[in-house]
Amino acid sequence: MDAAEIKKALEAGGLRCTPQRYAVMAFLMAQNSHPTAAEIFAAVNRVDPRSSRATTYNNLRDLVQAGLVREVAAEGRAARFDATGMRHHHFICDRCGGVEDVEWYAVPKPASRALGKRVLRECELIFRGLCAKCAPRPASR
Amino acid sequence: MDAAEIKKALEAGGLRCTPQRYAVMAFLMAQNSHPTAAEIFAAVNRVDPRSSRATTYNNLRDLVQAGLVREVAAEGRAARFDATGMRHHHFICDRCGGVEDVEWYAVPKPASRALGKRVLRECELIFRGLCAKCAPRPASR
DNA sequence: ATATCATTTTAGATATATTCTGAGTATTTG
DNA sequence: CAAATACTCAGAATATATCTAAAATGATAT
Repeated sequence: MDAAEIKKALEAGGLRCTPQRYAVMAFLMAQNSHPTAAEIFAAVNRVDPRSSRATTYNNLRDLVQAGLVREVAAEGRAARFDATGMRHHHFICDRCGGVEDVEWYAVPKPASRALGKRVLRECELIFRGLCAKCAPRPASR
Repeated sequence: MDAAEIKKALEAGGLRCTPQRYAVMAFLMAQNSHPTAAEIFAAVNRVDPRSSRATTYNNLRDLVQAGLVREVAAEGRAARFDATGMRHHHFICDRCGGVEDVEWYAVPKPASRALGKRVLRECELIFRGLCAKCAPRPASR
């Protein structure tokens, strides 16, 4: 996705393409990790120090609402984000807490009985265990 | 699980069965929702006001480490907990943020190629959408 | 282009969640 | 019992996220 496409995607979501918003989106798309809001804030301001914390949070919220960004379900304290687009599951390391992507594959849906009146939008797998870095050594944190 | 079993489970995890720790564990087991640390703190102190916040957090950490309690991966601000034991998946409401259980069913594991050197311990599904309460009305938050 | 209006940004204050500190208490061990 | 260890406590400190009110920006209609 290039600049023009980002702009279109933003506007399709009913959002103006402001420099601050664009910067957040572009950073997330360039990233294959899952930055926290604080990291995004820092990264955006490193390039062109022009976004306040509130704006970063506002834009993240707006982008999530517009479906362009996903808030990753990780139980650590700080929320983590990634640009939607490529679907993937998530692997969370028991030891270091790192979040990594796992190649997407389809997952069977639950019995409609189990869902009841709920309306299902998407489902995602969370794997837990030890990441490649933490796996070999059984050691301390 | 009755009192004696809780005591055993705690000790098997290398933890003493203190009144505060027991209270946290017993409360979580009696619960089929997913309380936040603040709710657990309040509940424990409602019965017998004897646990400080720090102790509640410490005990939750210890219980998670011992594998008796699970920290639910929900992206809201406050961490949520449940007693392990019955396996289940989780449904998170887009609108109200509520976390509900979905009946457990086995999920296919990823290709070992996709996992690489990682060591898999467990995997869990996260469903997103609208809960029964939020589903009918398309309205505001 | 000028007025108007909604959207967005900002700095800092505030709210919320979690962890830390250092001292005290209980429990186990030798 | 004495000593070591585990645990708890209240409150302070930190981390994370949201709110506020004013100013800036961009869009739309004259």
